[in-house]
Amino acid sequence: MIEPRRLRHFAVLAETLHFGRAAERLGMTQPPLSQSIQALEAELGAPLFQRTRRSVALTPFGESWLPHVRAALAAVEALPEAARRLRDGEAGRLALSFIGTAVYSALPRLVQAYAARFPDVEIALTEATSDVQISALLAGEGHAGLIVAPPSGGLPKALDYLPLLSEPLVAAVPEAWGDGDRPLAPEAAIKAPLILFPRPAAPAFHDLVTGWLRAHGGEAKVAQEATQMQTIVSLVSAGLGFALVPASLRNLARTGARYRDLRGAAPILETGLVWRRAETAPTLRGFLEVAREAAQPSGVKEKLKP
Amino acid sequence: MIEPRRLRHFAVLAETLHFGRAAERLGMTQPPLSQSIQALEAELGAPLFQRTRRSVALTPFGESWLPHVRAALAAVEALPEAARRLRDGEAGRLALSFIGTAVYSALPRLVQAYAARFPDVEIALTEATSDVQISALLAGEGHAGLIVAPPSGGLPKALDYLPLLSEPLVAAVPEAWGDGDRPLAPEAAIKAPLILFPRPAAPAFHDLVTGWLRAHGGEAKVAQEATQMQTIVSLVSAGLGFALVPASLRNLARTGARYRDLRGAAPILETGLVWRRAETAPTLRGFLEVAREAAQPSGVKEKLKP
DNA sequence: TAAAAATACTCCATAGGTATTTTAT
DNA sequence: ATAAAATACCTATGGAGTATTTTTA
Repeated sequence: MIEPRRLRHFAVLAETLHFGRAAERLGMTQPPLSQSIQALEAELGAPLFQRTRRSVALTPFGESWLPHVRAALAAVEALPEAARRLRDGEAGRLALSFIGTAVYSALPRLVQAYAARFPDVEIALTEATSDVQISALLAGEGHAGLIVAPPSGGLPKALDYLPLLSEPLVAAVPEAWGDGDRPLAPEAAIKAPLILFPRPAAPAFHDLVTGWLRAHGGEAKVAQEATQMQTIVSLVSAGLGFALVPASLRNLARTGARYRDLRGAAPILETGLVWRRAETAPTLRGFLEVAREAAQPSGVKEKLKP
Repeated sequence: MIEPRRLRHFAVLAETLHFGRAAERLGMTQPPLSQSIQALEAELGAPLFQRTRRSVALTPFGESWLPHVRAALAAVEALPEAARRLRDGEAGRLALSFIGTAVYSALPRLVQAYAARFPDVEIALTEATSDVQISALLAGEGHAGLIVAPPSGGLPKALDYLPLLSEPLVAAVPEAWGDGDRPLAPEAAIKAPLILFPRPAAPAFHDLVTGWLRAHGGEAKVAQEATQMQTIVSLVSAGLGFALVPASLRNLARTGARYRDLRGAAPILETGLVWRRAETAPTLRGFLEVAREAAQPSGVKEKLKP
């Protein structure tokens, strides 16, 4: 293998075309440079320079090899800086999973803030339910995930958790119901047909909704199931029933559907970030920094922007 | 600068994930490999591998740096082979100039034969008159040129010459002349309007044509000048006059034009190759080999294929 | 004669070797 | 107890230095 030191000797001499000055630029003296070039020429089996005692010129062979050498040198010389950026999380890849309910709130917020500070990191996004994300993380897949708040102490020891955003649920009701934007009374909600995620697709969210209804003495009358927030709102606007959705869904306007606060104590949906406590990926460290800034308590109930 | 030896250590260890086996594959023993990796990690400021006494694994940082290292190593390792190919004329660039009359004979022949044997050499073609080519070569530009045979001893000492192809001139006459394909008598040619290159554009060829007419006691009646063989034949087919053209032009069929041998001794157009005797470009050496094979005397009057 | 590359030699930094220790399973 | 990496120490190759010679414009 040709040592890059040799290659630099060649590249610099090819620029200066003067052994003395090239040696100076290389921080060495002339004789070892002469020897180095000679050794290189011997190894390649052809002269790279034509020496005429008073001048040095590239041979056509040397001329044609030079761009190859420059490219290889550039690649090698770029390695330390590339390593530094990867080490400091300024470049690389971040694999982030998220629950569907985060699409209009925590996810865009976080991703925008992170991409702004680490523009050269490739972000790989995957939608999944909270428990699927947790299993994946335990299996060593992905770097972090946005999940519904786990029951306290309900997370495996290997994972760490950061609450990011708490938002009340609001009701999405068909416009045909009338009553304008007045808060929806629990008693009215109990009697109405409900549109909801199937429980396996989002157990924590499902339990949050049915728990609230039960707390007001009713049982969920599930008229329709759907696995996408957008679909649920569409079904509401079609008049098939009402739904309880995160307040951030107000950003998803749909003719025929209307968002109304819940009267009394609304259920709170907490979205947070999980990751392997022991994970050493540098991109994750940078992401956690951004996430901790985004998780300021003051921001908990602030108006959300998509 | 990081030595590529180190990089190879890293790359191989990243594959085997076992210091002992990696050292073996690298033709060294385990301890210096350990030290080498440690030195690399110290230089980068972060661990590349996670050692757990019973197993070695890449850290996320190491994992993300690896492709960069592989690319740089590949570039460096490809250099000797690239040099060999450039040195042996198997790759690189060949700058070839040619006269217009070679377009249907010597040029395609040579270029095809050369490209077949040296498919990775980029051929740069430039059309120019013989004297322009000679000046360019003397100025160090280009590698070789196809020119009209120079008067014997008429070439500068610095240049070398190889006759490639001798072909008789034939007459291109308007179909309207009748007389079918019968040879054209000099006496008839003398009286007819002639279409010819302007002398500055092709002095040697011009003199060949006018010399032949003069040898038969006539002077050229130039009805029209044109600088492209194709244009000349077009003008012939338009009935503006006749032209004397290299026999290889028979390959350029044009309705309204007809090619007829010349009666008696036809002027012979010799096309040959010039190059700087001292030129060391490896691609030229390969090209000259091919040219010498293509210049077999047996081929002088053989039927030409475009 | 002078400028510049080549040659001759000397030295030392470091890559790699051998021997041994440490550590986790 | 054993496999595997780390540590300690030694050796020698070769890259770079100094001094000098060669060469040609």
